[in-house]
Parts: sequence; structure tokens; C-alpha cells
Amino acid sequence: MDKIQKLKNRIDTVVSLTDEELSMFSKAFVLKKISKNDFFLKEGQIANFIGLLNQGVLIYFKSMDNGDEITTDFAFEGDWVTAIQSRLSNSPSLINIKAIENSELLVIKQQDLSDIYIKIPKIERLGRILMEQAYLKMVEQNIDFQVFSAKDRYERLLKKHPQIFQRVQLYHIANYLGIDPKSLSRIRKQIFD
Amino acid sequence: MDKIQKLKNRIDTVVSLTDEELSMFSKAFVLKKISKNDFFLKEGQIANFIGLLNQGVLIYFKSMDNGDEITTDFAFEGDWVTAIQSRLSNSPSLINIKAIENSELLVIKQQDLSDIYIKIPKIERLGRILMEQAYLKMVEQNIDFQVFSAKDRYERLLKKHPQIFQRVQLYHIANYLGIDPKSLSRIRKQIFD
DNA sequence: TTTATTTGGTAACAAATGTGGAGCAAATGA
DNA sequence: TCATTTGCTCCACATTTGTTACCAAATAAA
Repeated sequence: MDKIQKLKNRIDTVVSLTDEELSMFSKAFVLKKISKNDFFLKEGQIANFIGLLNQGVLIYFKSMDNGDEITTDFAFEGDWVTAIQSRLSNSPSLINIKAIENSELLVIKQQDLSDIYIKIPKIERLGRILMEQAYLKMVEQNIDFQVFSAKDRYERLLKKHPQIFQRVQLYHIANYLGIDPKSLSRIRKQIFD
Repeated sequence: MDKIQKLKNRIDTVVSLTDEELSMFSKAFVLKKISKNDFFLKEGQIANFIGLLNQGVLIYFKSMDNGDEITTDFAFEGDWVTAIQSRLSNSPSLINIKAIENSELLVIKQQDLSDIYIKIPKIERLGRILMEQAYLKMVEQNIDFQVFSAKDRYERLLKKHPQIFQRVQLYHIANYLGIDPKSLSRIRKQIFD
């Protein structure tokens, strides 16, 4: 499947572009390969780009003052990838984005995207909608923590991303759930009994 | 203090407007009074406005399927108030916003705001920056839940909003912290011993 | 290959949090 | 005034989660 088709699949759910618009849009994207354990973005860098994940798995994490790292999110095939805070404010990123499999992304620079906003307003609409979705996801994630137990959160994650357990190590998942890997182990044992 | 001055105080930290711009901007705001326990926005309504809280305290909460209500945020004097998801997407709000004291807000309609964006681009910048801050706040809130214990979250809240404990009932705070009011009571006892 | 290192798992104990019951003081209403 | 409700605290007990230590399997490195 070529670049244009992959973009089209991902965009069609939100806005529909003519072949010409799609072609112009896709020209601005560059293929980027990232090896396992390499960074797509490091804390302190400015995220002046957006990526569409073609292949692989990425994790978002933040380094805390005490040296701990906390996993805030994952990205799978089809997900848009960027550090929203950094991109919006054009300021250094507070988070890291790292590949935990060999991965491939289609990447567009923020500047090129801004240019396209002017030429194809529908793309600006796409941008706004993706931003909204990102915000809503954050709100939902928050409520998850507020009202659900660790076990419930695990089961909800299981339902939402069944693939995650084949591709992401358990300590990353525990970290994401905000619990100790041992606690996760216990929860898993309990469920599969 | 008049309307213009209140707006100016709140905006100055982000963008600086000329007297003329400020005057034009402030004309679009209308004063709205809300009695204790009345709603600024109900679930299902569309938030086609933004408010600046002059006086009072509001809480944001979401009704869950099982009938529970969970407090997701508070607003105090000087805070901008709206349902971001609803306003951005012009769709029904998923949350409620209610006054827990007699309150007063300066309210601007989304349509008027959009008109002003065109006349005063600096205001659009203000809008973008406030959106960013809201997003960042959400991210921080998330990390709070992920890494801190209930006790730590209580102490962080105490540090961030010392006024909250004089003005918001403890069961609202417990709800916001994601714990049982009894647990909060115990934590408080523990701290003040 | 052999040897470290990483990863996932178990068990035992400690600490934190939830649950249900009870009491008390302040606010509210008849 | 008196009764009721509401918000808060405390107690005892159950459940959940964290901590530490240890082991086995998988993986990486030599």
C-alpha cells in the first residue's frame, strides 16, 4: 500500500478530499524509519511536526524529578503522533516518544501543514478535529483514573487495545495503569483463573 | 472594579491590548449571575460561550451510567469557564457546570468571539494559548493520578488551591481526588496531627 | 556455546483505601 | 422550639495495593 492510500484511509473517517487535494497533501509527507528503542522525540526538543504511524509501536513517557519514568500513552498503526503541548506552543517538549518496535511513520512538518491549511481549509478542519479528539482522550483517561480500580482499568485497556498485550511489555502497561508490575501480575492471575 | 478592568487584569498576563481593542473586546461580554446550586451549563447543552468567573465558585462534574457524579474540576475567581469539548466541536456537552456559591461571570458568545478574532488577531492568540493551558492542565492532572497517592494528591491540591478548603465541601474534594470521603477524613486527621 | 541481564511470576508481609455503623455539631425546616 | 437533614469524624474490619525478596524463563552479550 502506498503513501497516498495510507493517508487516505486515515483521513477519510474525518474529511473527504478530492484526488488532487489528497495528492498535494501527501507530497508534504516524508517516510521516517525508527529502530526499536530509538526516539521519535526527546524531552526538550520542539515538536514541529506530526507523524502518522504506519508500522510499529511507540510509547510516550515523561521523566520525573526523582528519575522515574511514567508512561502516559501508546501509539499503534494508524495513530497520529506528536507532542501536542510542544507543537501548539512551539516550545520544548515535556515528554519523550520512543519506539518499542522497529517503526515507520509518515511525517509532515508543521510549517508545511500551516501552508496547506491555507490552500485546503478542509485540512485545517481535520487538524482541529484531531486536536479535539486528543483533548477528549485526555479527559476520558482522567476519569478512568478517578473512578475505576486498577483491575477495572486493566480490563478496559484489554477491551480497547487487545493487541497491546502481544506487543508491549507488562511493566510498561503497569506503569501506564499507575500500578506496580507485581500488582498487575496479581490482577492478571486473578482474571485468568 | 468595572468590567473592562477585570478583563484587562485577566488578559494582561497573556497578550497586551490597546485601550481601544480592550474596549471593543469588553463590549461583547455580558454579566451573568448564577445562584448557588444553579447550572452554568447542563449536560447535553451546547457550550457556545466562554465565561470569566468574577465572583463565586463553580464545579465541573460528569454523570456516570450508574448514576454517580464525578467532580472533574473547580473554577475560582479569574478562571475562564467553558466546556471545551462542546465549544470546540459545537456538540452537546458531556459535563455539567454548577455554582456552589452565588456566582457572577462575564460571558461572551462564541459567535461574537469569532468575529473579534478577525478584527483583533491578538485575541485569537489569547484563545489558542488558553486552549493550550487547558490541555496542559489535563495532562498534569492525569499524571497526578498516575504517580501520586491520595495523600500526596491532597497535599498538592492544598498547596495549589489553599482557598478550596474554605469554600468547597469535603465530599466534593474527595470525589475530585477519586477517594471516599471517609478516606479523605482519615488523611486530613493524619496530616493535622 | 556459556554467561549476564532482562523480564515475568510467586509469596509473605506492610501500608493504604474502602465499607458499614455510629455519633456529633451545625444548618435547615416545620 | 424541636425534629430532621447534612456534613464531618471516628472506629473496626475487609479488600486492595505496594514492598521486598526470591526464582524461572527468555533474551542479549561474551
